[in-house]
Amino acid sequence: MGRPPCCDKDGIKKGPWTPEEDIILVSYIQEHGPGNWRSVPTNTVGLQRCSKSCRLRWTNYLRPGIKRGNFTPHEEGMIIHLQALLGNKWAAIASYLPQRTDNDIKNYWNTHLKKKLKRFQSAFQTQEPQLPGTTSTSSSPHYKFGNDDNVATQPQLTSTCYASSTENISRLLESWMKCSPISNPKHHDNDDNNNNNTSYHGGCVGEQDDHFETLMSFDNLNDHKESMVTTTCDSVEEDIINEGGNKVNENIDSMEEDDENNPPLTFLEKWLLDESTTSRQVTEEILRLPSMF
DNA sequence: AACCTCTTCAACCGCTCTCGA
DNA sequence: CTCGAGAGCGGTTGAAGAGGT
Repeated sequence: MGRPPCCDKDGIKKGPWTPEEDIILVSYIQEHGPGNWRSVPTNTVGLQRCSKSCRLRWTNYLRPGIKRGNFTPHEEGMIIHLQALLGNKWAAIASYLPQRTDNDIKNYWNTHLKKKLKRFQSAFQTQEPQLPGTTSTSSSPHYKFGNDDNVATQPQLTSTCYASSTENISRLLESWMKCSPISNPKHHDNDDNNNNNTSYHGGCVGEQDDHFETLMSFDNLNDHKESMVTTTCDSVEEDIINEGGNKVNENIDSMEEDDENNPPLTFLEKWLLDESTTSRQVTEEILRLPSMF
């Protein structure tokens, strides 16, 4: 039924990765570096995966510096705002949250934020009378919503637990990161910063694995993380405007500006995190948003 | 306890983009 | 300029677990 799979060959394994496969892949990348994915299946023994699967596994799960689960309020705000600005350009959005993968952000958006925003929109539309000089369409935030009708449940933040062999993988990664400068996947172009700081954060495999977290932590990480996470929306918007709406994944330095200008997102974040906020506050704050929203 | 429904997210798929020959 | 291979992206799927009846 449907389209033939890209790797529909005998001997090509699909489905969830095992810890053993992870170790093989990490070992290979430790030796050769990420990239040239085509050669990964042929040059590894016991890894019966297609190149795409290997790349995906690495970029979304095994790559050092990935933070999983427990999105912070700032991260949520960033995602919401960037999604409103960029649409479903998950890779572009992920470039502003280097610790998060595009897949993770996409999933989080689809399972949590979209529902939250829909509740937000409902509250906004049902409780707030029209303000003078506005229309319902012009005053509403231009967030896009899916057709989800089941929005009653409160989202839960869960961290993904992982199979047993993460310590082995972490050791491999640890030694690799100690010996070689990282070359990260291309779509996180701003990781040039990371290369300088060697600032990666662990936690790739869930909260339970404190050992992994410890192994993968580096001193400068938190500074870098803070600078990314507290990036103001204004600076992001400037990027987008300056670059004519093209993918905006460069110039991280410019993102380290102050966040004291009371960006328009602040209130939305507040509302999303504290749904007891009154709809009037929501309305007033949304109306102050720049026209491009 | 058993069954059903819903939610989550890792992984897959096909399309598009990029780049070298 | 054209073509092909490889890489990247965004949409979608489905297994597994949680929660409800």
